[in-house]
Amino acid sequence: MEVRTLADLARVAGVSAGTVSRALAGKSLVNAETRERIQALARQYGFRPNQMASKLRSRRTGVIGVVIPLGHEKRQQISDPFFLTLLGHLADQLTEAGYDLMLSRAIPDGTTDWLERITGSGMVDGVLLIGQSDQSDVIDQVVSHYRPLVAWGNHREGQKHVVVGTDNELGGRLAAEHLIACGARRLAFFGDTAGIEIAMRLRGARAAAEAAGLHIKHVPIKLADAEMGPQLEAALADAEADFDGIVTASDLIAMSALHVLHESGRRIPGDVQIVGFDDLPLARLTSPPLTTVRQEIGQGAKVMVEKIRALIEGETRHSKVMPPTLIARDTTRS
Amino acid sequence: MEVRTLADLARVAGVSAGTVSRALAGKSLVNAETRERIQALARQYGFRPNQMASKLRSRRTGVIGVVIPLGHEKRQQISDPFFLTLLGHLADQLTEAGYDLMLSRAIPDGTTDWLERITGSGMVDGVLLIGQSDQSDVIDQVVSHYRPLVAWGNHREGQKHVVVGTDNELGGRLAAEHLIACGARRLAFFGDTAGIEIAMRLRGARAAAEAAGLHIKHVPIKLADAEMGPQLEAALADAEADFDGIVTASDLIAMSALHVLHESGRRIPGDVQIVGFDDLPLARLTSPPLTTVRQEIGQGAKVMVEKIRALIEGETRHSKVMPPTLIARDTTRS
DNA sequence: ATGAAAGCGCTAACAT
DNA sequence: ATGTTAGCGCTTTCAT
Repeated sequence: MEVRTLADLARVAGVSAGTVSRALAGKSLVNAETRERIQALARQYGFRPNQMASKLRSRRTGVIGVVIPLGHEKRQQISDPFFLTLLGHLADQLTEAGYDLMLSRAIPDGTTDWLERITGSGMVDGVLLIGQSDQSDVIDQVVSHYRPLVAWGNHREGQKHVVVGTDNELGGRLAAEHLIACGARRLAFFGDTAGIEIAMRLRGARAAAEAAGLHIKHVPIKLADAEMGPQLEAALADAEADFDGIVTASDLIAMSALHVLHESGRRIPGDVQIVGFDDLPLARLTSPPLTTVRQEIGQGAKVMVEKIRALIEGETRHSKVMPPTLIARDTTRS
Repeated sequence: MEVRTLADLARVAGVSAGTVSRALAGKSLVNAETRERIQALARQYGFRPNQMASKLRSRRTGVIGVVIPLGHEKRQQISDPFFLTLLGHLADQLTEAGYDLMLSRAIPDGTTDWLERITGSGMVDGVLLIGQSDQSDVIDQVVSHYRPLVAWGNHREGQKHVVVGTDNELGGRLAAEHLIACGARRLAFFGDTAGIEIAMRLRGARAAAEAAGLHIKHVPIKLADAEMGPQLEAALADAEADFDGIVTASDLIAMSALHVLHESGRRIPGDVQIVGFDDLPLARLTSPPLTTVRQEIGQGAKVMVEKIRALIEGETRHSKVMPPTLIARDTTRS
């Protein structure tokens, strides 16, 4: 006899479907003995309750949607290791909290559709956004009627949705100040500022430069990894581009830049100093080890999950901006 | 008036729920005009059919489960960038194929339970395993009654489940042969062989060494990234460990080893030559750029998705073993 | 081309 | 402590 449904198992056990449901859910109002018996039977027949039915009925899915907005950069592939690292940490935290994780790439289209397709599907209890791209307004619009949503990224004053992230402006400032303190004078910032996070880092770096009476040149590098090398080569080959200090928008860019600079025979940090952003585990493995601005990724993931759980429970939560720290390694002097 | 269900929208549109269902599904047997009207209405009210209900009724979920078995290494965090890279590619391919992706970490427990919890839940149409760890037998057992499952990893003769992966033994051999051809004589293999993939790489490397009348020392490095440095330092500080050629189980280990060797003042490839495994995008960015054995990750993801789709359709598929290629960069001579 | 009716497999409120 | 009943919101015959 095939046991595929609660009713089947109920028949085998000689009880009602309701009792089986309660027994399998480990509810207290069932006789301990019958509960054991039913659970044993379930194991024996390899029976597991159909989740779709359960979720439909109980109106909670136990699933959190994790969305990566591919935003401004039309890249197919999820490339930046930062996002993948954050994803890894989120997976850990969500698993620990008993949630399943449904991953979606999304390509923003100017409307709220890319997001509402997920929030409105009844498939998830809440949504975590890995990065806001340039969609802060769209997200604000969506949270006006869909509360359980938390984004990683930059916090902007007056923003409606809950954000967890780093103080990017401060991070940019720390990077530039460190470079200046280490003697750099001809500064550059490498990174595409279409995403708000990067734009704020540039702003911070620029502020630091101006405070020191210096100029910082913005070189927008698109993140399509294969083509990143050529872009950097072009930027660095430029005759006027005789930088001696580079702030980068990410460790990934910093690593690429390091590579290109090495190839062109420049010494680091002797000729050029460079500061990354993120402090990925890999940052300490470059040679020389990368000076970088650390974002607390693991901690951030933890906070995001705590907040989404609270929001799902109907509580209120606010954004959290975490201070970055400058990790001085060996791509800068001193 | 709130429109939350098909029935609501049906009332607004003055038709029956059945018609709305057909219209929204774009079925042909509904008058083109009413279809448009209903779709417009749905947009206007921001209505989206509840997926749980839809899936329950139609008995297909449109979701593929992607499982990372944390296997032999009890690590909490999904650490190796190789897995995250593969995951990124799978996300792309699945999205393209119209599937959602449900991500689960799983900690094998000696039974089939960790896997059947997912296959048996009715939540996914099929399962993709990112790595087999040491669970090949367990997986075989599960596919005896659950067909739509494809794993990334090493293929073993007589194995029941469909696997896509690299010829690891050949990869290991290529690495060692290259090292020997470049003049290395005191060989080591860095990596933990609890996972079958790594064990096969070691076997290949060993075969190449023996064919050349050489010995290769196996140094099992656990992948807990923070502690990887100390392990490597210990291994390399060992007085007898005067290696001049190292085959590593992954680019990640290679990068760490590179770092430690640099720190201890050894020249690469002058004093020690080293070969990675994977050819992650990052491999070309190390200094010197890493010689490594390339696995076709993007291609592999594509194949995995093709196979899982076919299996879901009830077709038959077999394993695919892809040949690795040695990418000679600058951590080896010549 | 559309409507009516019957579930998909489960949970929870209400009885007992 | 257990059984009975009534849906969750949708899709899909079966009629018309």
